[in-house]
Amino acid sequence: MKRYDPQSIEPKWQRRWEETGIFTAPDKPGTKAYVLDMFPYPSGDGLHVGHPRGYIATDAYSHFKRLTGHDVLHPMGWDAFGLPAENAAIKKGVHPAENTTRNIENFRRQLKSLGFSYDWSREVNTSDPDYYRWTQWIFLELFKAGLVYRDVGQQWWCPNDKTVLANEQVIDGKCERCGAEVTKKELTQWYFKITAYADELMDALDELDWPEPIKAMQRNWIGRSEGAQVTFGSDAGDITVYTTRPDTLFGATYLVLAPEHALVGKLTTTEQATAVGKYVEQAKRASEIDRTATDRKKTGVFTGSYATNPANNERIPIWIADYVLASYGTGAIMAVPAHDSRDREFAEVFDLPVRQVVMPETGAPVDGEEPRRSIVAIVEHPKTGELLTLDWEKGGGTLFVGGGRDEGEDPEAAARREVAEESGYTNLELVARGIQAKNHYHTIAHGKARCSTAELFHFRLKDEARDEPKLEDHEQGLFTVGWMAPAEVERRMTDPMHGFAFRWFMKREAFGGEGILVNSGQYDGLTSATARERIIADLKKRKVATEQTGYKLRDWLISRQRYWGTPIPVIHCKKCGPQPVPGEDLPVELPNVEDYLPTGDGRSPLAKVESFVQTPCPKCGDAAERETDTMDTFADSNWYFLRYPSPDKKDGPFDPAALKAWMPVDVYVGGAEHAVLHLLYARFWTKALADRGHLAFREPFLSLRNQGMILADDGRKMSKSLGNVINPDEVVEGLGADTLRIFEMFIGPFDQSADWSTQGIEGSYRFLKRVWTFGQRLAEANSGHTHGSDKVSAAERDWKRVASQATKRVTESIEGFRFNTAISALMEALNGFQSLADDAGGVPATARPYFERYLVLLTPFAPHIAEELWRELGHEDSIFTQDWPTIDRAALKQETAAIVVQVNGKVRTTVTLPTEGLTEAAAVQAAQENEIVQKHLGDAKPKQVIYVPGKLLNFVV
RNA sequence: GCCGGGGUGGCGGAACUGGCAUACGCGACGGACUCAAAAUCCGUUGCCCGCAAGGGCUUGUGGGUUCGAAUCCCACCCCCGGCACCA
Repeated sequence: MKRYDPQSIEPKWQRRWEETGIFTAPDKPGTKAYVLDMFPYPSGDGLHVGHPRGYIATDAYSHFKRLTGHDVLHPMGWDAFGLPAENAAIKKGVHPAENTTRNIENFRRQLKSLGFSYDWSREVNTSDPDYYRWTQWIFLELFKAGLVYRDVGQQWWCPNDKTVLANEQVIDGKCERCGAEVTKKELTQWYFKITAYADELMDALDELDWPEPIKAMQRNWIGRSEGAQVTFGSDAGDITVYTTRPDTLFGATYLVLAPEHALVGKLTTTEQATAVGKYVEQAKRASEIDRTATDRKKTGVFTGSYATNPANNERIPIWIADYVLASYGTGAIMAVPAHDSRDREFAEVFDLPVRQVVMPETGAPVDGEEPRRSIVAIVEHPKTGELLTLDWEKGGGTLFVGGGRDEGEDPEAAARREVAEESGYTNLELVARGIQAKNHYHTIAHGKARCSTAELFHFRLKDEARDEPKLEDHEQGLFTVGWMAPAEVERRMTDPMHGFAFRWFMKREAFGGEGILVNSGQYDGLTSATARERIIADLKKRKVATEQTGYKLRDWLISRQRYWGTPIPVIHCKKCGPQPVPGEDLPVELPNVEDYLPTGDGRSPLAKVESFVQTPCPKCGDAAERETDTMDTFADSNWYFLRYPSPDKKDGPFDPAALKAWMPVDVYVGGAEHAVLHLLYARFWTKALADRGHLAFREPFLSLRNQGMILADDGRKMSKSLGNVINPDEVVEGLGADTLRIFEMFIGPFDQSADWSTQGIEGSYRFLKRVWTFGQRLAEANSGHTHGSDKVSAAERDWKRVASQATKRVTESIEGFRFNTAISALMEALNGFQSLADDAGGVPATARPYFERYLVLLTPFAPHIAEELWRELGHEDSIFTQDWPTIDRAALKQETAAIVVQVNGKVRTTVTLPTEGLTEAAAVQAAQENEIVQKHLGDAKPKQVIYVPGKLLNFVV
């Protein structure tokens, strides 16, 4: 018997497959499947074992699709331009072009050693002029569509990489690439107007088969909010604020402007000038990180001026505070401390008034419920800080003092009366009042549906003077009165209204939810939603408000002052302004220069290349200068998937027929780290190109799957500096590509991160060795047996059942991207085959058709061993010419069914009965005859018998 | 804080739509082969009580619905990821 020797069979088949070109995608597919990996940036370090996890999955998926009759486009390419490539080259002292070429060769070699079925004839490289020519072409298309513009502004600047960064590339105030703290720099830069597509980018997400976290991240990033701009009058002129909660307008007790707001100077009174000046100066100096730290205490300063609330003509103070951002909305807000947590925090610090205008409504309204007025009183102990609580015996939980309020009774008097009646305490000091809440509930005492509108009170005990409590009859013995620490109260509080009182008075939280308006004049009693509409409508009539949608999304800044990127195809003419390079002059080639180091003066190294810069204006012909900035790398990766269907197209970026044949991408696989950058930009370009008439679809990736990271065996990220990197080359040399592929699919759920395990991969190797041995034994049984007869022996039926079971489970697992369960199904099937072989005293020749079916199931994951064993079994053709086995439902049937017998829901035993003609009556009879069942049933006659056909029987006694 | 995902043996994890929890693999223990080791093969392996037969407990915690809950509902705790004074 031959030994399993992956080192010899794997390269052999890789060569054969390449020679025969069996994985080449046709130009005119039948039923197509476009299975795409996020193409890598070819780093000098090569692959570590974490990288191929996604590639292994797409490769398995591609094979599965091919074997199920699809034409598959499964391409690979290189995201070769960009900062990391350039930085690596600088560090090594090798020109980026040369370094990149070398890295690509290494990557390609590594990928090929894993036996992937890429169609290498369609390889793309973003740093190739034949490619970036079309990146420039698309830039010009967007330019023509008015989606590209230039603007001066403060830009994020990475002092280490010496280039500007997009908002998305700044993480916690640091450069995403190198981790250096970013600063701001004023520059004129190019932008893509992605905000023009904000709504579509947001709405179309609903239809995509993408992981929920990724969709959530994109929604969050776009950050759409419906609201209104409202104008407040002031001595220094109108102040417009943006709010999403116009229903809380009556609760606005002050305005806040960002320190950078244009009106700050005008609004500041002479008395406040020094304080304001100092604050504004301070805000300017504070770094962005300090300013946006949320755990920081609120700071601010009063301007001395007042504004008029257009809703109620109230005069309210105008403050300046850095918690308001100049860059969002209008740079000014109306502060509603009762209903916004940040405003409430600020109001607590500066002792500004807090006015409730929305009361929470909890519980569900019921027809015929009894309306009621009531009170809730929190009584605080002055020494211990504990709160007076009523602990209700029967499921009432812990409550504060609460009770009804008589017709015409003053709420505060009612509250004091209830405290005295229920606890006996009489000497209370009022801390706060004037807060309301509404609750629909069922009374514990009489079980009636009630709707209670409560006034909430916060008292402090003045002394311990105490009368005898005067409980009503129905309250007797139902609760105990006591003192409880606030933290304990919070944990045990179950009633929503009492909980609200606690959060409002004790935790000093704002109520940010929706509810019913109070303290809002004519709008009292309306719901938040209705009030919003009415208030806006009324203010619109008076021309002091307009509806406004806000977005967090900003336009995409694409200029980079670096060498290694796609040159921006624009010529600056003194007379004609910036002119697009005419299409026939593309590509604007990146000159091959010696000095490509970033300059740090805000200009790209290309500015030093006279021959590149000097060029005539395409419009007037006068001497002009080329744009010297290059494009952000994300521009390159924005459309590469459009190039694969027609990679050699000379007169355009893509061939419409090829796109029609292959696009959109059916399955796209990559890391979750591209949730907002690449995936959002690529969607944007697709939509923009569709609007220019170039594409017939508006979403590039119908279905997206994320692979989880593979961590080192210590649970940390693999990194060179930690010395815990596992190189796939070593694994391939030692155990083989098939073992690596099997292990990475088996290691855990595909989208979750997993720890590498040297012992774990041994298990995968052992599995393949057992497959090998089984195949060899079968080959030795040397049978001419083919499965053609209708008569299947009893033993054969078992073989068939195992194969069918595996087919079902592997098929369903692959379809659901649950590769770990696909592998375990393959392992179980092999175990099943083996025990059948043990029963038969060796691998019988009759096993052949079933094992061959099994090999096809194994092919997507371990193609080399499957192909080799296929050959060993005497086949001349490739296993890839086979059809995926169909799921044979009939063959799945067992001849006997083990029925679980429960007594009162507890499993007691199983009874085994023939499946054929199995009825409930037969099952019940068999169970009742069973000794163990009899023991547990005793003499009792079952009240009820639950029967789940063929599975379970439950006697309820 | 907000949004999203999750919590199951010693470990990675499985369990379709509520129906035998712990599949598959790793590890551990015992055995066969061997002078010995490796490799391979066979067996055991959730926890507790018990010599055993057997019994009890168990899917983060507490409660609920159900004949029956890892799965559904309510409340809470913890972990991971993203966003974060975005009004």
